[in-house]
Amino acid sequence: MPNAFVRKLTQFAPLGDEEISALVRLCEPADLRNAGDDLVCEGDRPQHVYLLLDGWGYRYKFGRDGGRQIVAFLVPGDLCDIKAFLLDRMDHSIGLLSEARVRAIPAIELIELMDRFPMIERALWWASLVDEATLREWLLNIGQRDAFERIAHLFCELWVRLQVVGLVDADDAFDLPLTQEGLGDTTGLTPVHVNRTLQRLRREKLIATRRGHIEICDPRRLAEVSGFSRNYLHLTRDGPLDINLRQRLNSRNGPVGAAGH
Amino acid sequence: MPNAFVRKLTQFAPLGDEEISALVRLCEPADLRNAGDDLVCEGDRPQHVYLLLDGWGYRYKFGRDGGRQIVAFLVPGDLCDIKAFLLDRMDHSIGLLSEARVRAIPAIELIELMDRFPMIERALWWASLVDEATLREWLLNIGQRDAFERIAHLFCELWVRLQVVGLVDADDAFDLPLTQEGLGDTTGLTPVHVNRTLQRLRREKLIATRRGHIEICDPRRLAEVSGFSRNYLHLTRDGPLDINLRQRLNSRNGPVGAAGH
DNA sequence: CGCAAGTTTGACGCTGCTCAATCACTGTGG
DNA sequence: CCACAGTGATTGAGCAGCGTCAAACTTGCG
Repeated sequence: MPNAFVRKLTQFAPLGDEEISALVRLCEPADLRNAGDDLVCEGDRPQHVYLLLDGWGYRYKFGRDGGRQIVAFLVPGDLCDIKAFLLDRMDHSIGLLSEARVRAIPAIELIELMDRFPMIERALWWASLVDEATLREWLLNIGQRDAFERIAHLFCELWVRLQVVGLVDADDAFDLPLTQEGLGDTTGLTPVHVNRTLQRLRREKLIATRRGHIEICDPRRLAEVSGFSRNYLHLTRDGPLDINLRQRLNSRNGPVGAAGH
Repeated sequence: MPNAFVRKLTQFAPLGDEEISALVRLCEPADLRNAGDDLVCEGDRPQHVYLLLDGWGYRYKFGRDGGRQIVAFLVPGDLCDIKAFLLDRMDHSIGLLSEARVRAIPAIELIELMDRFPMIERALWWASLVDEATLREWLLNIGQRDAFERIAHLFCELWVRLQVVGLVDADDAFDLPLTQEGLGDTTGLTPVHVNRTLQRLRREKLIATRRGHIEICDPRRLAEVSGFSRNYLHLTRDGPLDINLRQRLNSRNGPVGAAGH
């Protein structure tokens, strides 16, 4: 119900009404972008900080011989690079996987907000540290795990991240606007091998897929086989979400918890 | 010859005498640690920010089945996690590859320094952004390149980073206190395959190795074969210091915010 | 209906892994 | 000064996970 941005940040710091309404105001004015558009390109000198309100984005780089590597996903509520305007130029690009609602925040506006609300500043830094931790976990994922584990691990991560912003339904299903080629560019595998690995994940009743949509049939076992642990997402505030998640793991009919107090 | 920390930071922002001497003071008191020691362990709640003055460190994580992934190297002049004390617990560990001189900086001290010297703050953030960009490049490295390119790329990066702090000699050689197993844990390869790949790099006259020591025989070609570009290290003070940024940074300490001192 | 994008399948081969043995170096103690 | 042990480097043989190529199939959409 509250927007994804607020939901996410309340995971990271306790925010009062005044802070929340400041965050809500920060989301305006948003505009609509098309799937496939780039928000930022490698080499740009970024002027804005982008806040994704709706839809999916992804960070990517190209290798010399044309291989694309996806280095992060952006889901609703994610903010790109609080501090990117400090650097000279972007070393990677940010694109959109789906139609998206995006708010381009002028850097100065964000800085003022953080100066005025220390708790918001804290939450934003926290989120930024989680992004970095996620990069490290992805490195572990690609470096140490085989295809089956890699893809399973990725799905676990997305499942948790989307739960935080309320985008996972009661059947543990969510939208995933990603082709098998995109999955391959994320995990360092070829589309063909991704296909075969997905088949195995389905055969073992861990997931079910429809077009642009995935259902996590057995979250616990999926986490087990992939060595997934939520630690690196740093959601460990003894907040309500944690409890909800735990409940969901035990009995699979619990309602999707809201993040409020 | 200034210390490595100062050398590195002056790459990122123009620092005056007062700022430099503040940085030099920050390096005291340092203490000596042994190779193999851990500075920080996964699960710790870090109290200090560590500054590496001499020797090599590395960040690493373990997978469920015991595989170790090295996710970053720390070389002299590198500072760990300006903002780590914000998070609840470490999601990875930091160890030492060699005997090292380390300064454990209390978080408060660093914060005060950054408040007092905006240019230092700027340089530290810049360095932190470079660390993150490096993670992305490593992901590209492991995800898209084969063994030969991966290792070549890693050597290119280290060559550049060590040059910045004056640790590469006239023959393009430098100390590399890393076993082939360590190289494997960095690149997602087995020690055996690392060995064979190193042989090929030597055979093609790209590098030469002695014990704990490496010489880059042909830097240009090594960069070529691995697709290395130094962009992501953001050493380009070419278009830097743009006036906008200076203004933004100044306005931050100015009378704008209610939360400043 | 027909095209385009994405998914699926099959055959085949290579990169990189496994297991296991041997070799080289360095520091230690007799 | 040499025997020895420990760590790391090197080598070999066999194998499998994943890549490559190419074709067929399925779905969405104008």
